[in-house]
Amino acid sequence: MPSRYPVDENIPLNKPLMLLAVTYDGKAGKALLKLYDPEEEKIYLWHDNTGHKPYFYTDLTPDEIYRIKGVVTHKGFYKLEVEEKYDLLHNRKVKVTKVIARDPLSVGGSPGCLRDIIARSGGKVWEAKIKYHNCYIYDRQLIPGMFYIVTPEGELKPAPLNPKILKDIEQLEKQLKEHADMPTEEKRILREWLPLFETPVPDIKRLAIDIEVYSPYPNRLPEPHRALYPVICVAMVDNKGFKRILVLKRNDVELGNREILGDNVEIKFYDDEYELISDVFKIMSEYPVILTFNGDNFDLQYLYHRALKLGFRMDEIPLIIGRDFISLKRGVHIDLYKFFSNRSIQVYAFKAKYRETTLDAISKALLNEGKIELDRPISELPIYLLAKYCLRDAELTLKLTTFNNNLTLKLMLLFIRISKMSIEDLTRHGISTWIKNLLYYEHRRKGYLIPEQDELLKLKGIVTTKAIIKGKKYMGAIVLEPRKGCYFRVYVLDFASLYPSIIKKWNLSYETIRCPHEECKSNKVPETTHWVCTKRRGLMSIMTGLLRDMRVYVYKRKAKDKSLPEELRAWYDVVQSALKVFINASYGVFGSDKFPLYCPSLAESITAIGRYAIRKTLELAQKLGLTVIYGDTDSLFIHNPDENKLRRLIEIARETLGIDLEVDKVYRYVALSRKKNYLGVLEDGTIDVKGLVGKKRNTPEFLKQAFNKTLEYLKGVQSYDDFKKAQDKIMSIIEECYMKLKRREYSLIDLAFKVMLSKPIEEYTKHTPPHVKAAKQLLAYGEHIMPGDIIAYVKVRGGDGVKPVKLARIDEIDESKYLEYVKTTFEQIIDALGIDNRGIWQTILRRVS
DNA sequence: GCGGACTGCTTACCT
DNA sequence: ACAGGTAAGCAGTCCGCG
Repeated sequence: MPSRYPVDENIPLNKPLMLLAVTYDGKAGKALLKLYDPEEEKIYLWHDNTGHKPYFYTDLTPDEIYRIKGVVTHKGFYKLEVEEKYDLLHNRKVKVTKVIARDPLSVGGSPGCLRDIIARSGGKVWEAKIKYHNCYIYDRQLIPGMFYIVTPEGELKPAPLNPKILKDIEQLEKQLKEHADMPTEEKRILREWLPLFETPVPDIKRLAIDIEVYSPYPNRLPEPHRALYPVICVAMVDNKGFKRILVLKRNDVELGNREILGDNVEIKFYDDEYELISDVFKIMSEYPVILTFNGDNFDLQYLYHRALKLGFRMDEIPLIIGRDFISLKRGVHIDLYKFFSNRSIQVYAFKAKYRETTLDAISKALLNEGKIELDRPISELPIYLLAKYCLRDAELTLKLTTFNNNLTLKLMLLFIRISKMSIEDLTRHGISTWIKNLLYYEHRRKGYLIPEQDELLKLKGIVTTKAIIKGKKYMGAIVLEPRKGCYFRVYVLDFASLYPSIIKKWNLSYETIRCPHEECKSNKVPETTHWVCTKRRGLMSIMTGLLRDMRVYVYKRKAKDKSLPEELRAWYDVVQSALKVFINASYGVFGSDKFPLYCPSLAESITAIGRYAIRKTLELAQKLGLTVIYGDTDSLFIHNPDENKLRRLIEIARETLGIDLEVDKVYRYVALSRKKNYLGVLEDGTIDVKGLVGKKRNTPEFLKQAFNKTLEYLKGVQSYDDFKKAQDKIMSIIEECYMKLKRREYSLIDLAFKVMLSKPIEEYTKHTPPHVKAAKQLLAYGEHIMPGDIIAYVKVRGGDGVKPVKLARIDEIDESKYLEYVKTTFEQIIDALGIDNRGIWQTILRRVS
């Protein structure tokens, strides 16, 4: 059968090849695997040869289905099979009919598809919305990111593990079993998972691409679907030292200076755009992995449509336009914009170091290097400057995957191994899709029917608590009212990954919460009417528990184990942070109505048990005579504790709750002001600032600097007496701020508030906050404004009261507004330090005037 | 018409 | 397309006062 993919007839046999992607080849009607050969640094394409076909399940019997008009005669109908599955929601075996189709669209997605016909005839339908290529991964139990071989008989098999890794795994199993007497099921999963974390990731050969397009309108981005204007520059950079820039010759701009490019760069000029793009395609085709920044929506999209416009035949274009993204016929395409926009990646993998998901912002935060700044539109740049600009973008794109010893690449590979997703899917979806996939894979392996959301919700949708925040679905965590003031020698106790521990300890999973057994109903979740199954281990409980245990007992330790070579330690640190991403989301997804296994009673139970755990511990602490001064969700701040009592508390909490309570840190002193706002200084002088205005990213720079200055003084405070001295210093800092404001000594940039626009301007219908007012002014001025942009504005007298920095003058500044701001910022600190508040402001005002 | 009390929206943060 | 809880600033509304 023909295929649009250049499928390989001669795959090297018995050679370990890493599975990177699985897709569906519609023309051939088969699953297609993309296998990477690290030796030759190329991808081999392999077609399924097992005859696997798309399908779904229904509760109708074959006889009933035969009687429905249009099923057997459907052009995509293949055959029926009766299968026994296990229904987790009702805890029983069920006989279902597997409706097998010839192609995925006949299962679902096309008008008049089999799924719709059967559902309309009153049949229940399961697993009909799973993408076929994922279905193939589950059924073959493939693990993307792992190595496979093709045998001389043409079979695809997991490559044997290297003996050294096998030995390490044995050792690890022993180590883990010491911490938990492990049931067989856990042992099995463990044996399967450990290789994922012990198999090294090759430095996959990859090419980053960036293109520039001519545009007659300086402020308008060329539309990729129309591709009206020529591609004027393409930069390509790989991780083996190759750098090339392809430039279209133009007479309307100057050439500029060749030297700015450096020597190790090849630059090639073209008279003809067709030739240029043809060469781009030629080079691209040689790479197993193509990297772009926003290539799905711009670069590759534009190249594709432009090529068609210039008369390329389809078979001359190495790209494949999918519904949601652009792929390659041979290689895989990773759009880093999508990956770095993933909230879990941003927050847990990169500790929220970048805020805007632009190439410039991410690179500056992670690589310490930004885009080249331009003083005029792309189309007017001198050729060599254009080339340099384009090259820098491609270089940054590549570096985002190579920095820190290929950190990003390694993370991606670990993620696809854990989630069992194709790398092209994984990098384009959020954590809920990853966890969904991981769970579906496990269901299929065990022969569990994957429940439909509506049935799950009918059985487990009950909530019994009321959220504190209006519009939320159930109650969350407790925050204890802090005792305002300053405390020396404060121990912070915290439950190590509280929610995942609860999921593990309480056997929580969508099928075990409110299970069908009468006998389990007495096993109540505190504060709710829910109960938990006592007869069956919960799937999510097993998986989350294992992921957590592996992270805590194995990989966090290995990451710090000085007896291991540094490179290995670094690898284990990547492993533990990859695990963290999954563990951290294991509770939240069940509270999200977009998650296919959305389970409110489960999510609610987790937070309820969390509240129960912290309350019990608080009571216990008080009984022991410990002074708790603050606590949030999973932590208790204890002032000047007796070490024995502390040890006792930890012991009893562990025994009665079964959750690890530990000393997270010890502060030399803590200054508490209000909930989620405090300042703590560790013994070594490190300062922790939480939630205070001086730390927020939207506060003007002048205030942040003044704030940081006070921190410097606070670092040195050792005793109550030191506070007196610090107090004077702080007052002088505030005074200085006031004076400088009055004398207009700050620049507009120093005074700017920088606030993110979270949605399109038109959607701010209920209120017009200051940053939106400023954004509207920019819009009127002709600027491009998009969601995600950060608007820098200052407060001015008259008009809207705000102006974008770009349009404001220093003499318009409304300094009284800024004085207010200085006051509230410092009030938080002053409050916490227990200094008399009113007195201070009076003194300062007197001195300033 | 004005200003204070209040509510609700918005952003950025904490766990 | 993970969750809920909190602070702070400000926009908008309501109501009483005069």
